Amino acid sequence: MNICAPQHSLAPLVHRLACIFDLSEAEKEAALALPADVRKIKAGQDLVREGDRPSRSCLILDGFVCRYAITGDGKRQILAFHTRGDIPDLQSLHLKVMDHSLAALEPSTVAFLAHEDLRRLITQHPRIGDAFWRDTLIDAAVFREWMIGIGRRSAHGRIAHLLCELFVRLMTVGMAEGTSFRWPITQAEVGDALGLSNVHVNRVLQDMRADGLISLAGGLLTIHDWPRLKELGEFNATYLHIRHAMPI
Amino acid sequence: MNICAPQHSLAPLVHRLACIFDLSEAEKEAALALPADVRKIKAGQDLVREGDRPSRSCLILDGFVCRYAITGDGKRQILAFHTRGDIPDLQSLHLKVMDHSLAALEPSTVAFLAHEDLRRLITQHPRIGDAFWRDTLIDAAVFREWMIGIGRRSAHGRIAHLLCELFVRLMTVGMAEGTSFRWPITQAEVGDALGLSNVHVNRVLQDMRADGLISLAGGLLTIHDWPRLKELGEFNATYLHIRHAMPI
DNA sequence: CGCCTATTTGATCTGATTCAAACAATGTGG
DNA sequence: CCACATTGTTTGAATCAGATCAAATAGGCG
Repeated sequence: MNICAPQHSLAPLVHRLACIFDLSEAEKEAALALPADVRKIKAGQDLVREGDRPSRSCLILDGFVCRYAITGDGKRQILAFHTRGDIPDLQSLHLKVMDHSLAALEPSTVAFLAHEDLRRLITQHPRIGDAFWRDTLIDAAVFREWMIGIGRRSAHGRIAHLLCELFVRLMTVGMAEGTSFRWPITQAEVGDALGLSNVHVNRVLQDMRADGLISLAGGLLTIHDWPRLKELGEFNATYLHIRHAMPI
Repeated sequence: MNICAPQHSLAPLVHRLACIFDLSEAEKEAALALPADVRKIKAGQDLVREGDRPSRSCLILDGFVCRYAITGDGKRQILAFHTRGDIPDLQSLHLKVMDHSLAALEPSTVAFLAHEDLRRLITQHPRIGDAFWRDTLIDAAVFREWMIGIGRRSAHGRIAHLLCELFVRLMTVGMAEGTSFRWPITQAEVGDALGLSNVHVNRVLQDMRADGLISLAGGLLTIHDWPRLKELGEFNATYLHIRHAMPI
């Protein structure tokens, strides 16, 4: 039984997996046939919370979500941004207790996939299991890259790197138009992601605009000078482990 | 064919997996029977380098190793510390190109496990595959926790957290005696791991000694006030996802 | 012993934070 | 369709945690 409305197929999942793993047609069909409970999520709403023991994982069909943790003194660290095709809490399939939370940054569409069904799919199609494993490994690679940024790069470098990463990832899922993409992330959220204050994020973004690197207005971000932005952020897409060469 | 010398059984691997996953006796035996090429590694030597496409992974039998990356301007970011029972580059089973390097921090003993053999083991014993997957997910959870530290905690908090984490992890593999454990990590390495300068690490460690939290001399670190150190580092071991409750 | 590496100390500097307040945009209900 | 509330952005000034630079000790080891 697939309770997913027809206009909300799991195509984004298959598209994402195909970006990182070579799936057969039979495997793609099996993935598409996963039962899914599709829901609209309001901005700011938590999908999963630290301490939860979820019995299903969230596939993002549309929108933006983030994973975050709150420190003892109430500061928020955003751990990752996710969008179409991502399953940010796929890990809960093997780690029972959530060690961080998941929230929507804007109104989003999410398909909930029961662990039970995912396990059955993996058993019947071990290569889909490999693809999922690979996906979680790439997730970890992104964490490592952010660690390098937060630990060793300047504020300008960190922000440039984040912009580059999001651009490449959004492009692979068809959410970029040319070098522009929707930007529903506030400056405070960028700060919480990169270990910076919102004030400083603001100043750096203004520098970048003044330098002609980017423009950002009305929720749309445009990259005007990709080579220079890439250099500033020391961005190299290898760690995203995308199978096909980027057109940029 | 097991070319591993008898005194170097793969017991640390089974012990580690048993810490995080419930394995049957048959599965444990199968893991122990993995062919392994055991080598002594000199301090400072790289085991794997960024850009490599390894055909085997490294199981640490004894010693300390770290994963690290070098930024464009030559700074080093240490991404993780690993010791007995860890397979720091298990990910290379599914991610062909290494996006960071792996080096020994002190003379270490390492068993190289061919991907081919690992894959065969996983196919024959899918639950061992699940255990490995779980291990890589915990690896990612550790990265996330470090991100929180680097992004949002003070230098004192970060260092306290690192000490707590290493203590718990070393304890689970029998490398701690009471609240003491061997500490072959230089202050510069701590700095590279936590995004701090060696000078500042030194000052913080001195504060901690003066406060009676720890002592550190002759490569031995002793925790004198676990509750206070834990509080200072906001340490909560949940993210390590260890199956059995800690005796502390 | 002498070399090399690690730790320690002091002085100075700076990127980024914090605090505070103005300003712009966006949405909501009457 | 406007008034108001809310949330996000921008600006300025003061401050600070931690970096950097430089040089002195202290270990460890062949």
